[in-house]
Amino acid sequence: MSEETKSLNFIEHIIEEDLANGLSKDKLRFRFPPEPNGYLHIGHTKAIGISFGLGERYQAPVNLRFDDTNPAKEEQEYVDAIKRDIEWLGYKWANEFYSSDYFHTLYNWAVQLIKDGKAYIDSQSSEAMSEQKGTPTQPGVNGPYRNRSVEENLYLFEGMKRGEFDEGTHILRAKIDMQHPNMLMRDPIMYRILKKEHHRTGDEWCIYPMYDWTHGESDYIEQISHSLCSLEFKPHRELYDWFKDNVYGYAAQELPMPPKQREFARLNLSYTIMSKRKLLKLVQNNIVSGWDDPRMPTISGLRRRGYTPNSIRHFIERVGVAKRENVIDVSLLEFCIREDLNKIAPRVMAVLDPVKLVITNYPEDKEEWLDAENNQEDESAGFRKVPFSKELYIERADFKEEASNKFFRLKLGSEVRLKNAYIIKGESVVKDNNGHITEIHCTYSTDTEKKVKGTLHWVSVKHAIKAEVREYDRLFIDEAPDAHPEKDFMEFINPNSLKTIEAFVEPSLLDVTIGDQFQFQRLGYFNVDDDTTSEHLVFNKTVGLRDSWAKQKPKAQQNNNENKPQQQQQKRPAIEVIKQLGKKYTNQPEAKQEKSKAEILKLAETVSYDDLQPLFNTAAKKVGTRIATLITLSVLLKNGQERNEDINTFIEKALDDKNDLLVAEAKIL
RNA sequence: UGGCCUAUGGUGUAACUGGCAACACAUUGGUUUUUGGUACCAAAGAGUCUAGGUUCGAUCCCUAGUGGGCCAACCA
Repeated sequence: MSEETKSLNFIEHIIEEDLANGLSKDKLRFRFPPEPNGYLHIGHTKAIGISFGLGERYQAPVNLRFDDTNPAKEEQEYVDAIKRDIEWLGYKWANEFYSSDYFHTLYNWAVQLIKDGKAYIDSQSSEAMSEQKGTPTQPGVNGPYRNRSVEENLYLFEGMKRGEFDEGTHILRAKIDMQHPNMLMRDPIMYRILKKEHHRTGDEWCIYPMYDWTHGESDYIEQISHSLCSLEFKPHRELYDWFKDNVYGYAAQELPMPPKQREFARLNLSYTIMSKRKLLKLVQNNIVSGWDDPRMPTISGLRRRGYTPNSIRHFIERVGVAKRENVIDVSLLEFCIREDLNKIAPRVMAVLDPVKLVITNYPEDKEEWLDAENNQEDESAGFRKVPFSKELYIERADFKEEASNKFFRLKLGSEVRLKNAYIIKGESVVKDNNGHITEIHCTYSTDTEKKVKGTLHWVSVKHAIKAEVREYDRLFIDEAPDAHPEKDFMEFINPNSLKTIEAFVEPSLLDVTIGDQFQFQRLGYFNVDDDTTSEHLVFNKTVGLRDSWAKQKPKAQQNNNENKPQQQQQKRPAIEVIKQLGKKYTNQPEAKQEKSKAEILKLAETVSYDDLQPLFNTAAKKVGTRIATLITLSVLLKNGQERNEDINTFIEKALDDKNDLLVAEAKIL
């Protein structure tokens, strides 16, 4: 198990430290706590990978706990989908739990808190309460019901539970501190009245506990050692701990271990969105065909698209775990799926954009069944037969009447190999009235030992089977569709994310089952879609092959999204940029220095003396920063800044320096 | 007019927790190849946001600044 010391992420460091400090290894216990209000997506796989991965690493149990405290949003359908997805990823949970299992315990503890004067019933409107709550920059004030007697609180809480009050009339709040700098600590709500049927408890309850109250205590009840969640819950930790500390006294005997919450940065993928709410909108507005549309970043979408559990797990490993905001490039995901499929997907031939190829010296009625290797990466995959005849389909893009010798494919007068078959030579073309090529004529030679530069895939016209191929592009045209405060993410939907193609495939594919995966040679990886019937084959393009030829040609279509870095630079104050340029200045070659200097001169125009003044104290050894300061100063002086004592001493000190560049700049002044 | 988190190549994560930065993806060359795929080799790319401090020495510790993120749902 323990190979060379693999580097640990910060969570593993924490666990190792806890272990070193005496936590027994058999006390380790984790959990994955989804709310059953939507489908799991690629972002969740990070959380799943972390907690279940830790479980595997330390051989500790991992609970699957559905955080089902809001009957208005949650459904059994989602529970089932979530379980299916986690299983599919290959993870095993120790226990399947529900927060709703703990409603009674939670209720009893809440009563205890009331008795201890740590919770009270508030009976105001939500507007009134939110007003008293203050803002992040302003403290809140106490509400009029804050000091109700224990008896009254108890009486009302019981009434709430019995259904004697309407929704919105009373709530239970923890009594903490309305002036607390953390808004979550300003008497957070613990229970609200919700007269809704719950997918598990039915109509047993009409009050439901809130997240903060439920989640932490559920961890505690399950004796979770490390409760891991994403960064936006960091401010909740203080409340998590408050509840935990206060409840601990009620149950320390049976439940000795208080859990520990730690937070990591969630996964973001470029050109996609991760919010369940927004994904739901795509489904509801029929932008996609459903939660499992192959364009969706949901696990079910990825599965249908042809992603394998293996590839996703590798992806999550490579993405790493840390606490800073991150955006993962989709190319990493694509790399992971190619890596996996390359090893396991059988190769076949399919033509997506056909043009007819006639082999003029091949007998009219002849047909041959040639051997084709199923997968050169896997010897055990064996061979199959593919039919060859006089008329074939090849890709339109594989032919040009004439082209430079960087074009390895078929052109008139030169030779190319047909994969698994013969060598052919382009002879002539047949065109329609519009000059559109309808047929390519060629001759073949049986000497297959010949060295030729290109190899084409093909399908025999007579034997070809029709198939529908669905080719997908990213769902959004913007790198971060939901990161624009002014614009709705729906504005960035890519209208061309789905392309449906009538393709021809080799006859061996007549006999496939849903989910089968193939490499269409030279094109990419494809799988058999759920929509496939015995008469109608449907393939999804999972991902294309890497294509270093395609990279060479399209220079025309790279236009729009090259403005991110510039924006960032604009946002930084000029003086900050100058400092940075200065720091590197002395390490740069002369030409680059010139450029830096020009940039500093430009930026200096917008710098005020007050911004610059602190830099006069720069340590003597930081020559670059002092040079940048001098350059900036020269601009200020030119623009009418008067010389003063600070300026003069700074210049004098520079004149005294050993560094020639610095002295030179100082002399100018 | 606040609090908390965060800052390492284009991207993501490391750096035995103080000894001059590694791995993966992406990029660019090359070798092999009946997939312009795969595999293999190589190159380029950051001196760790800025300033000050502690130290013989800081990516790592302290302070401040700057940038980014989060926090005012009877959501989770």
